[in-house]
Amino acid sequence: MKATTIYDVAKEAGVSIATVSNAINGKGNVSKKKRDEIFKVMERLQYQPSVIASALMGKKTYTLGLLIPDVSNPFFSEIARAIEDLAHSAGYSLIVCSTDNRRERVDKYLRLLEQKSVDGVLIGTGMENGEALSQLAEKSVPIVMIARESADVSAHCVLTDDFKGGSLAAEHLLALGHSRMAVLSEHDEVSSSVERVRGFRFALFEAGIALPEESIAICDSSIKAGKEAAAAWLEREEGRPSALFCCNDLLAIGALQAAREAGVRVPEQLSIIGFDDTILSTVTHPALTTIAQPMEQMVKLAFDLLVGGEGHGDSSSIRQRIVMPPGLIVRESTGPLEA
Amino acid sequence: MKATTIYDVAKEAGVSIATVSNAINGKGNVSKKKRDEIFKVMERLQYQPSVIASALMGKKTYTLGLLIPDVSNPFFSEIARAIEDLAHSAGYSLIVCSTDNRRERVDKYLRLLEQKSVDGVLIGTGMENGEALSQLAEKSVPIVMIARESADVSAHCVLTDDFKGGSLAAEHLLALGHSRMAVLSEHDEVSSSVERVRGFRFALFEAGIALPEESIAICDSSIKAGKEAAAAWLEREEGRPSALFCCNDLLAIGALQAAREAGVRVPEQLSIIGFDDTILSTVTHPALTTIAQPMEQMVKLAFDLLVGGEGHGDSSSIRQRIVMPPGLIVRESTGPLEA
DNA sequence: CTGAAAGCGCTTACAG
DNA sequence: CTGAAAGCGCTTACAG
Repeated sequence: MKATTIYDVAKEAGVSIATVSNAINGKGNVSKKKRDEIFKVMERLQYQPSVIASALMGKKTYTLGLLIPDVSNPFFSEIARAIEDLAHSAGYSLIVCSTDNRRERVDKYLRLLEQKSVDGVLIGTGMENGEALSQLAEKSVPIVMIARESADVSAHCVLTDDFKGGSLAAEHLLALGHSRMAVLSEHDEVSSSVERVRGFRFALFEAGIALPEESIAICDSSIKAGKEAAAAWLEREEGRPSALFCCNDLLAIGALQAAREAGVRVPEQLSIIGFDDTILSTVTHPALTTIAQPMEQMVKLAFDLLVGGEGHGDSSSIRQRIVMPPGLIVRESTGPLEA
Repeated sequence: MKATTIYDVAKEAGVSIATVSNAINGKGNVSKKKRDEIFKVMERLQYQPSVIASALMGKKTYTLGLLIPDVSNPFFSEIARAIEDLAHSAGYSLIVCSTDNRRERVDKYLRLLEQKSVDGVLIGTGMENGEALSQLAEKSVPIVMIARESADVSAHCVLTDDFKGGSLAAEHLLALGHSRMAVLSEHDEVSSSVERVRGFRFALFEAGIALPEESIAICDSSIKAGKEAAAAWLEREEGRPSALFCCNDLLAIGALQAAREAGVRVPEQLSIIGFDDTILSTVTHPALTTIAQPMEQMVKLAFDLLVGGEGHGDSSSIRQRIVMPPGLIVRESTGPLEA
């Protein structure tokens, strides 16, 4: 069955398609009588205006793109859900794009989104410095970075103060008496991870403790990778760290598992602190001490910047960089250094 | 900067737009020489054909919709990721829609997807019996149900044998010597949950054990709900169950937490079994025994039915109902009944 | 207050 | 092998 078009409605209602269009969009004064008649016909015919056709006339597509490393990673799926809800209430749909932080995927997705004329794209993935992004920006597609920083493109960004988050973690561990620490980090294209480590390191430095390069393990962002990296440290006879800072909860959970397998008690013999405060951190035993990002607020701000900002016309408005404070969530995986 | 169109390319290459279109789509023999020239120009101008315009001419939009209860629920985010990957390799993008199993959300999303002329929709959510669905089906938008059953609409469906999954759980518990059991179920609009409970019950019945209605708690699908429902049972002085079957991992985790707070040891004093085998079940301590759905395969089948099936023309092809076998994953949360 | 007409960026017969 | 023209379903000035 072919979809009913504006022509069918016009014919049934005995008016021109222009009048139907005006009635729908509340433009150019249609008499109440005709309007009611038109709406009745639309109802009867189950008429749904084609977004495709109106988009072609320069109207919006009411579709947004979201680039994240991986929807199946709880941190990002929580972000996706929050964005989806805002988008939905504003009448938009969300195309979700998992990039695995890989350049080719980022570029391919960005081009797809461009071809589909999305009204804007939210970027929460690393590897953002491809040419596809600049190309998008040139065509004045609104772009907002979320939880990530963009070096090259002049897009708004909303992010957590990752440096501060790292410091928070360090201060917590320091206060518990730890001094031999190690960190599980993500790869250095992930700007947020880099900042977290920098912040952690700086706080240690201020406390007079050096964190040598070899105490920082670079891992993929997965439980498995965290487990392997942590296991390597726990096997050591001497110089075994008493506390581990993990750049995200996945890594921290891996460390937790490594500790259990190695027979190392957490937090008595080893403190572990994560980052992101995902649902995972509430579910482990011991529950994970972690650094929380103010997710809801970040998402709200990013969304408003993306969609509300369209009113400004082109991208001439000043670039904003909004930094939100992280928070320490103390649970059970950290404790005082044993005597 | 305005986007470059097919006209710009045609002018630059000194040909008509029809020839450019033919070159791009590999139709109607364009001479190699012109084709090369055209591609060179497209490259130089960074030309990206508009999906919008070609969709209006009756071509595909290369966009698919996915309805699930909640992307931030690990089971569904894992499904979303698997589908996204298949879609992506086939050149499609995925609009993710979290419905919370609420009728209004389902209907609103379905209408949105219809207006956007998606090429198909995958439905993994309950409440599928709204009129918006039938309306979609009437307009011959391909629909495939995944991990859910549809009573009314004649869409293909790919699902786990939930009845069998419930039986598997029961048999496992029975084998361990349990006889006082209780279940945490989802609401009865969720067809998969209903089947799981039926299967569980039937296996008990075959073993000569009755499962009274009052041993089945109906919960929202969340850790919190599971925790509360489980706590209610654990508080009892007498008739406390020695084993709990939970219709999904979230509920099982809630039960785990309730047990810990009540000082009930798992699995020594209480066995708990979940469903779905999400990442969460690997992360708890004790790790969760659970029933796994063959997710990758289900997703693959559903996707092929949705997209591959388009070749058949209209929806005349016979309705398929593919049922996949679940599997028992024994971990640490179940054990023999204490003497 | 209402309608005829042009146009958005493509694709598709149909001539040549 | 190539191009002129019609048309997809809308919106938007512009007349009346």
